[in-house]
Amino acid sequence: MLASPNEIEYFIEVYQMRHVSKAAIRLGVTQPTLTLSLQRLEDKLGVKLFHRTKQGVVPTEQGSLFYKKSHSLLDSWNELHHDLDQSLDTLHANFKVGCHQSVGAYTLPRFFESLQKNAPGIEIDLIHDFSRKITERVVSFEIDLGFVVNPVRHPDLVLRKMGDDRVLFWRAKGAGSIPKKIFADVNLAQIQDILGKTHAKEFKDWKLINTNSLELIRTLTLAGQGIGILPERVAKADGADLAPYDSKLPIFEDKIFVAYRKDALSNRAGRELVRLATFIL
Amino acid sequence: MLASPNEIEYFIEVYQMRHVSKAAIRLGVTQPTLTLSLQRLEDKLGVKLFHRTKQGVVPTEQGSLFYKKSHSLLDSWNELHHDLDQSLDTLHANFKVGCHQSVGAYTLPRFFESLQKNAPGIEIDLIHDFSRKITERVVSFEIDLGFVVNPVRHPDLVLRKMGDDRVLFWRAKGAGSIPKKIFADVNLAQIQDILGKTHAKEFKDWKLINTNSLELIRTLTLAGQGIGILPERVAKADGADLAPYDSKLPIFEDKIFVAYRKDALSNRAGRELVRLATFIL
DNA sequence: ATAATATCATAAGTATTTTCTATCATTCTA
DNA sequence: TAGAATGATAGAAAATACTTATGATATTAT
Repeated sequence: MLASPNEIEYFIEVYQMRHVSKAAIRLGVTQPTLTLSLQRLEDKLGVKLFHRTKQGVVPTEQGSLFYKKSHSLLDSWNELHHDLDQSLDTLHANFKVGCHQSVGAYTLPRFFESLQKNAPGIEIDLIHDFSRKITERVVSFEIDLGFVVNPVRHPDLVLRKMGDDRVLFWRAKGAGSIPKKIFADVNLAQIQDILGKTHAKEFKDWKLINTNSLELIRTLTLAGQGIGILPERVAKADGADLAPYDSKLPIFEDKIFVAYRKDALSNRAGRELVRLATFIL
Repeated sequence: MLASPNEIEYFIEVYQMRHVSKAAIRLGVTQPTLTLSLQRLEDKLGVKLFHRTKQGVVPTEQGSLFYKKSHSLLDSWNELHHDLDQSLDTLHANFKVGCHQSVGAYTLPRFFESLQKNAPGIEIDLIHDFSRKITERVVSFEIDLGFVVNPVRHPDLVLRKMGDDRVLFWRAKGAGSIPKKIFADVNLAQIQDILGKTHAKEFKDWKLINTNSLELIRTLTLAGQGIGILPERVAKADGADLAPYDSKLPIFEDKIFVAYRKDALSNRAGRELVRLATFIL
């Protein structure tokens, strides 16, 4: 049986005061409480800690040794306590932020810029996945904050709308005749939606080329190698010379949200992270 | 306020198991006990240590931080009790400890080593029997503490899981053709299970040779005299050159527990015995 | 001397803390 | 959609700690 925290605390006070009764007064307990507590402690340790006299108590050799040890225990406890408090309220933190690449393409640059300026102590680990997966991983505490598209509601989640975007067909502005190819990431829900709505006959003898790199789609489309399905913000980024391919073709409306758990990010750094993430567009 | 060693031990188990209820089983307490203990600990520290979900608990950043330091904290707590005065260590007692030989083969060496170091005053009488019998004899106060395999629950028993093992067929690694003999202790429940699952035709003209000495089985198998049914820890002990005979043959999963009566071992020496027995693997 | 005062120890009753039983609400699984 | 598994909560029981009252003995003041 190990010593209890109270027994240690009481012992230390008695050791320093050299009197059971005076220590009792300082500790706000009665003298028998301390006498019994010391007896219990000595019993547990199997050693006498004090010689009792009518002029107070005198530590034995073992008592002095125990004092040294118990004091360092108390010190490391206080240190631990202090570390925990620090970690609660520090702007030096490391968060896991998740988003799909396509979302990251137009949120992350400004997000990092804003972080750098307003909270340079906050560090970010990026995690990429489909928006639906990102949302799930936020729910399961795996990711702290996510930039997600058209998320489904969840009772534990806070969803803050950041902005809109539109996913549609693009072509190079100056290009003459364009090869009959479509570049797209067919794993995205939005792309599926668009392809589903598009009547097959319109693109009967076109080739669908799949890639999960939006950057590549953009480059190939800009080069006039075909048409690409892209979010508007990606297509228009850096003043790229892309134009909608055909205004009659379907368009998918994207709503972009910041997602995080209700019970997470509640410390100072977390709140700052949320604030900066929410107001970047 | 200083946390109690109990609270820290409870926390560590919950942290490692990621489930309050599963940790409770391992610790031999009820789930509400652990829930309340964690709440107390969080109150004392002033931080949340876990996120609670229906799939278990997830450590917070502070929880992980606390975990890292908790071991050294517990260590220095134990350190308080040691080396105060070796010569005066009055922790002497005599306990009956029971286990099957096969379990003893890999638990007892480290158990005695730990006893020698931490409680040299405790003396042990060993009793060997089948695990089921050991368990019964613990219930009937005949044995103080048992190392047992796959025990059945009993209301008066505390069962603390120590580790796992697997019982399967082994052969000598370098051996060429092996005589068609199987060495096994057919009185063991695990062996019965394995032999039952093994289709007879696979070993149609093999000879089954019964012995209750696992050491003998191991020696004969190593000598290439046949194949042996052994627990993995026995087969692999001392770097023996044994390999599984055939990966398609059945395997029996052993769970090893420390078993003792709820109402026994409640004095200091007894609690020390339990503590040392539980943490040797 | 002797009464007053201070020391720690002990006994018995009380209070607090910890644990258990029973039950709930929620979520995942078959 | 029923059943199993999760953690939370309430109330009773058990274990532990504390207080009051008192004792025994040494020191100090009168």
